[in-house]
Amino acid sequence: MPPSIKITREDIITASMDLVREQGTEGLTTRALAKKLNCSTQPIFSNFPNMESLKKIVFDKAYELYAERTFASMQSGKYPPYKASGMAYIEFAVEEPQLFKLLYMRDRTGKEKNDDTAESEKIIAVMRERNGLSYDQARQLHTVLWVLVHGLAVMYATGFQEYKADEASEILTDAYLGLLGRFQNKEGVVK
Amino acid sequence: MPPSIKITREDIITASMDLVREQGTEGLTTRALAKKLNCSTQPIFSNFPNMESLKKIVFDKAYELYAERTFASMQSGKYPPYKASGMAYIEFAVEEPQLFKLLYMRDRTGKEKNDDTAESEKIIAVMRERNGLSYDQARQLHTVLWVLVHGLAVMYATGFQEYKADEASEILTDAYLGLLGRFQNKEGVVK
DNA sequence: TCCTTTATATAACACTTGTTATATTATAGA
DNA sequence: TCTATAATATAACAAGTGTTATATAAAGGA
Repeated sequence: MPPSIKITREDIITASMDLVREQGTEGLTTRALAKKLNCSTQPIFSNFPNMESLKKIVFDKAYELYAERTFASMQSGKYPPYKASGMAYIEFAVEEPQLFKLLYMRDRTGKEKNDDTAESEKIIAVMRERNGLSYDQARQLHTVLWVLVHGLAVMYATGFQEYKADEASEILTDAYLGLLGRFQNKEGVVK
Repeated sequence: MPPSIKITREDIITASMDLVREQGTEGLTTRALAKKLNCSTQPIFSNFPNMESLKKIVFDKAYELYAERTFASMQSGKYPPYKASGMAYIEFAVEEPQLFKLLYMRDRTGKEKNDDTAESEKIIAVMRERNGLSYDQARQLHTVLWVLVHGLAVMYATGFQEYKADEASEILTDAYLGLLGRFQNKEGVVK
């Protein structure tokens, strides 16, 4: 019989997540991981074929975490559902900046573009109906808000701006209502 | 007398810029640089004390390039000056994605935050006067537009969205006019 | 008690990085 | 023509990476 297991697969994944949180993807190395686990590098390679596969798992775990947060935010009732999803994105960037970078600031040239067109179409449809907008107007509204959310999230994740809970919310509201007004009342402001 | 100089300081800087453009900051290594210059790694170290100092110069050069583009864009008259600066930022992200990442997607936690508060105040003042806004309204308008510009730029630089010249311009215009309408006509759209 | 099994540790490998010590070698002045 | 100079080239170093070969050792069954 072999000695009992000291380092589990889950231990390694947990330590990897912590390491990425603390130092970013770059910090996830065999030696650093072993040090955090108080063991040699060997258990890593008996649990995973190579570092790349472990990194993929960390990536998936990060996305899972983000999805959970979004779900929780939409359930909480703190914001209306659409806004809740945007705020969850922003708060994820604030509280898990390294995981946010991993998921949403990576290079995607030549990769899949918008994976959530179906989801977008649903949102656009709801917007149209609720506010009496044309398809293009609703799509534009959705795009602007999504760009704002993404822009804010990146700013916070990189420390370019300091996060203030109300600021983000207010920006989104102002933009939403402003655009809505513009679309619903074409002759509003000409200048 | 020594042999004549084959590799100049400028050669090295130029090759470094090309390397960063092609492969990002990570790609700027001694060997890769030597290969591009068709020489050994030695000329690098007789022109620069170490790689870090060369990287600093590349960083400054990238900013210089960005500043030139902004200036040119504002001179061109293609857009009004304020919008021109935003579009220049976006176009820089599109055409020099790696340089954009170096300048504006790096980590700034614990670093200087907004270096251009003076510039911002000037813009806000002009906005107030021209559109009859309160200070807070003008600041908010400026913030929203800046976040939009940054968000779009990051999306294009990472390949998250494909750049369409009109799209960015339209988004900015809609947001600008929408917010302006909201601020100038408080009771515009309530719901 | 001993033996088989295998989780872990140790040590080494091949490779990449920045940097430096040493060797070449081209050039103009003597 | 020879020589001092310094710009390059070659080669090596130390440190860090992923990965693997070998050694150690713990734990239950024989």
